Amino acid sequence: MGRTIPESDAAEIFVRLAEAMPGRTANAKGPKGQPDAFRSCISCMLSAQSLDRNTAKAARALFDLAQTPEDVLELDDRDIAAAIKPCGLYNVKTRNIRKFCQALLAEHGGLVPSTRKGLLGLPGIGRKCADIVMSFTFGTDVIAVDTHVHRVCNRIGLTDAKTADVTAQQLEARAPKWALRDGHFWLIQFGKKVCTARAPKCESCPVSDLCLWYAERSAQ
DNA sequence: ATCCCGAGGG
DNA sequence: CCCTCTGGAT
Repeated sequence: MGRTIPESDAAEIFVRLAEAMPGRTANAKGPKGQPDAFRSCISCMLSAQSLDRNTAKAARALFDLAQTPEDVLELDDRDIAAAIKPCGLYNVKTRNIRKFCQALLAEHGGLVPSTRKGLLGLPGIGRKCADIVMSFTFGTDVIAVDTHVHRVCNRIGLTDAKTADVTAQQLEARAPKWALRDGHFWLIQFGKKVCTARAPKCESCPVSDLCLWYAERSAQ
C-alpha cells in the first residue's frame, strides 16, 4: 500500500477525533425501545442517496404502515413508494424492500441474521448496510464505511483504497479495535463538519498535523 | 460503467 | 448550474 500514515498516527487520530467529535454510534431502537434489526435494515436501505432528514421522514411513514416483514408484504407497492417518497429513489427502494422482506421470511424465518455473510445474502443489503446493522444493532466491532468515511480516511492516509469496500477492510486491519464501532460516528461528524468533500477546513482541523493530504497540499 | 430519482446547498 | 447526500442492482 503506497500512501498511508503509520499505525501509531492512526491510533492518535482516533483519540483526537473522539475528543473533537463527542458522541457515539447509536443503537437502532424498535417501537418498544429494544434494538430492532429489521428497522435498522429498512432505514439503511432508505438512506441511499438521501439526506438524514428525508430518510427519517420516509422511515417514519413506512413504519407507521408496517412494523414487520409480514406487514410490509401486505402493502401495495404504490403505498410503500408513497410512504418512502421523501428519501428519493423510491421505486427501486420499494422493490428492494419487498425482495428483502420476502427473503427474510423465506430464508431466515423473519429474523435478521447477525453475521456479515448472512446479511450480505439478503437482497438490498450490501457491505455498508451489513456493517451498519452489525455495529448498530448487534454491537459488533466493525466500522461501517459510507461516502464520508471513505473520503476522509483516504484523504488523511488512514487508508489507501479506491472503493468503500477496500477502505472498510483496511480500517478493520489498521484502526484500533476500541475505535471501530464509534469510529464510524466520529469520522462522519468529522467529514460533515471539518473534512468536507469540497473546501475542507484544514485551519480548524484537529488532525491536520498527521494528515497526508494536508502535508502534500502544504508542500506545493 | 450506468441506472434508479430527488431535495437541497454553494 | 453542478455537486452532494451515511447505495445497490444490472
